[in-house]
Amino acid sequence: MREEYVEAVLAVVDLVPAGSVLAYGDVAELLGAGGPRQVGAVMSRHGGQTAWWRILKASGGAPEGHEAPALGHYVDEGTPLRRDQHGGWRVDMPQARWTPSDEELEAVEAITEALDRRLHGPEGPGRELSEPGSGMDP
DNA sequence: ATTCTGACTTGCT
DNA sequence: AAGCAAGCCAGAA
Repeated sequence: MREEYVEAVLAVVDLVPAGSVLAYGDVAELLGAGGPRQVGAVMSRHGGQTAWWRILKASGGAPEGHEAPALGHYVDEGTPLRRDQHGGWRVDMPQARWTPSDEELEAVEAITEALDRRLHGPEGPGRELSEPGSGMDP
C-alpha cells in the first residue's frame, strides 16, 4: 500500500486517547479509504511505533497474537473490559469505542483530506488523458 | 490474468 | 456463545 496511506492510518491512531479504542473497520471508515484488512496490514507492519493496542477487532478481541501485552495496556489505561467465562476477556466495545469530539473530528478530516490530496495528487482524479499506446482499438 | 493470504466483518447456523 | 461461510481490499507469487 502507499506510504501516504500508512501515515494517515498512524496519524489517526495517534488521535485515539488512552482508555479508548477503535476497530480496524472504524479507522478505515474514518479514513474513507481501504478496508479493515488494509488497516490491519498497516498495523502489522508499522504498528510498533504507535499505541497499536488501541486498534482492535470489532468483536473486542485484541490484535491477533498480541493479546497478553494488549491486556496489560488496557488495565493500565482503564479501558472498559468484559470478562467472559473460562477466564477470557474482551474490550467492552460499546463503552470503549472512541467517539471523536468536534475538534477531533476536524483533525480526522484534515488527515483524510491530506490523504486524498497526496493519493490522487494535486490534480483531481477526474483527469481524463489518454496515454499513447493505451488504445484498445481492434 | 489467476490464486493465495492476511493484526478484518457480518450474517447465518 | 461459538463456529463457519462469504465478502471485502490490496499486495505478493
